[in-house]
Amino acid sequence: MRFMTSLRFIDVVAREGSIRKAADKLAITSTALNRRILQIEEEIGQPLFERLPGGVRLNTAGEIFLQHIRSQFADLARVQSQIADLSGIRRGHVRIASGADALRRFLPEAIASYRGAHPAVSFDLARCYGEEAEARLFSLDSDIALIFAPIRAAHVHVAATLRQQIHCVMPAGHRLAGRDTIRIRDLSGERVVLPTAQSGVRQLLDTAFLRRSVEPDVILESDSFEFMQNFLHFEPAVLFQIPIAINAGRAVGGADAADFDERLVSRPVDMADVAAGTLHICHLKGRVLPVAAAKFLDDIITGLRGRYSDEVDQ
Amino acid sequence: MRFMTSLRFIDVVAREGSIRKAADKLAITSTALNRRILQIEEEIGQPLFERLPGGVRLNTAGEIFLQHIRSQFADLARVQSQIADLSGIRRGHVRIASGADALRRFLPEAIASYRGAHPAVSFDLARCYGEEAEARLFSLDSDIALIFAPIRAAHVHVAATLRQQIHCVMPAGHRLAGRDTIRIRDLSGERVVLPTAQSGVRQLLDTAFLRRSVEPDVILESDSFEFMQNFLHFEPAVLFQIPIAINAGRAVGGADAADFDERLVSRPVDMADVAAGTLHICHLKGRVLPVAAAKFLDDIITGLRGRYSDEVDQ
DNA sequence: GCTGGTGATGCATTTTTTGCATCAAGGGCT
DNA sequence: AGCCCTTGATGCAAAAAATGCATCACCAGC
Repeated sequence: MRFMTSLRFIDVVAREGSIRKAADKLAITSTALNRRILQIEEEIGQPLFERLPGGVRLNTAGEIFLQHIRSQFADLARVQSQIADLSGIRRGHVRIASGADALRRFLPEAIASYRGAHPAVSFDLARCYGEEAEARLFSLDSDIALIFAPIRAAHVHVAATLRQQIHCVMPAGHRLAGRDTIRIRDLSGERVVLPTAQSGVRQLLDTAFLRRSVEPDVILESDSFEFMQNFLHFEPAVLFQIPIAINAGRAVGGADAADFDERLVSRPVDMADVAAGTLHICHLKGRVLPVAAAKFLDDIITGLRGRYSDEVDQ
Repeated sequence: MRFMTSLRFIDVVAREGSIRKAADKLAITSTALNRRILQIEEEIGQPLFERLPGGVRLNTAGEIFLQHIRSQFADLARVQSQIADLSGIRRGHVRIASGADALRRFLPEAIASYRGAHPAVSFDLARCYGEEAEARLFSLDSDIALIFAPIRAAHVHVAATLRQQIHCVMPAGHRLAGRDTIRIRDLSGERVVLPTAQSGVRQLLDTAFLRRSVEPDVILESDSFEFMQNFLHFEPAVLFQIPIAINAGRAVGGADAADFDERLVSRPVDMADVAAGTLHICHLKGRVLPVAAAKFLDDIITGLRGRYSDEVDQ
């Protein structure tokens, strides 16, 4: 889009904090970039950047304008998607921000299934945690966010929620593997592997341990479920996940969980100890999503409703 | 705004229905304009116009895209207004669509008062009727509409309403001038002057005449209240208006109505005969208005609330 | 005071846009 | 049917705009 070039440049300069760095990234000279920015500032009638010795920074006017630029780009993407839809083929690009939970099993299957129906739609997945995901929605870097944590910002619209009970995952021979449900006090002194402090699972667990005054033996912390799960094959310990991270959408722990590691078992934590967390499926409030993103959002919500009928709301 | 030029061109071509006519209006050659349009169509990947022997017409994709363009312009105006506000002076441009009622007394006073506080804000007033006003909001040609008629479209947000009883205006010596209120049956065979069929006042009257089976002697129809009012000095008749069209905001018909023609009197129609109509003060749903427009909207609503406290809602 | 970074600016070059002349196509009119 | 007028599209040269190079001025940290 030729007519958007100058605006895209401003976005890059704002992100890089330096005209020269941005010029490198954009494969033009700093001269040309500098002049484009000066020209736009002149047209606006006010400077958009503060000139600092080490580069540039947006001033208040610049921040307002950048927000406008980003919303223009997002809206343009929506329009293009909508126009492409007219010719029958659905084109487009869907940008998702997701926590580590949903991107393990659920999203790969969901995206592959959607692409099966609409091969001209491409995806972009950014893995991030609650607050960051909300920020990505706001800066229009992502269209859809799947957040397993409370929603903080008012500008986020929650299209659906999925209640998920935390499960313990452990080797099949673990002493707790026989239980139907796990109580928090069972984990006292037990070797556990915890997700990173930013994750919603961890926050629920921390609360539960504190409330029950239980101190497990934390031998490992990681932000990678895959790593932690594989680790269990070498040292027996208890790891925590939510169902959606274990199986794409099927009931958890049963024999039908074919894609779940067979040498591991998963058991729910007793609801009396840890409240079920909530996976929020959201987008920016007031924004009209591109066709591709809107339909994908519909798809995953109906998909989840089919599998977890009771736990899906809104 | 240099970077919006091509987009503005598309808007003009769509309105003119011809590249050559649009080129004349834009003071460039049709060649240049034609190429700009071809270029954008290429970037979009699809034609936006159908080429007809007599000119061009938007196709579906073009309509979607044009709507996007207009919303970009409206949002840019909002951003500029907001940025200008940062430097203390409120700049901006407020575009109002209003029926003939509100533009007589109320709007001139309201706009003058607002400009007294913010001289850098300019105004644009388009006189139009209900449906047309709604269309102007939708095409983003107007920011605010004052409509004395029911709201039809779902995309219109009503910020406030003002109930207004229809009044009869007549020469001071008229045989009905002595009444406190006028009944519809009093008008049977009476010489009356009616507003144009599109106006909200007329629609209420038509209903009332029909329901009461009253047939007045319609000697004149016009869409200009000013003309009709002056006409009464030459031939006695009854004319219909709502209070806001008679006085800027004061109570109607009393001695305090200094700006109302002294040789005329106004008397309310009995509420049993004609229900009070509603003046809707609205803007496009989901749209963030420019600072200037938003504040002006606030001002007129609070202004009306101060004068017609009981009849203002929302 | 030196060094390494920043953004701004004058001038020549390249790229893009514009305008003129012209073409091809379709509808309305005689 | 045939003419006429208007429409959008296109080749080519001129005008305008954007770009790149070299350089300046500025500031922070050492």
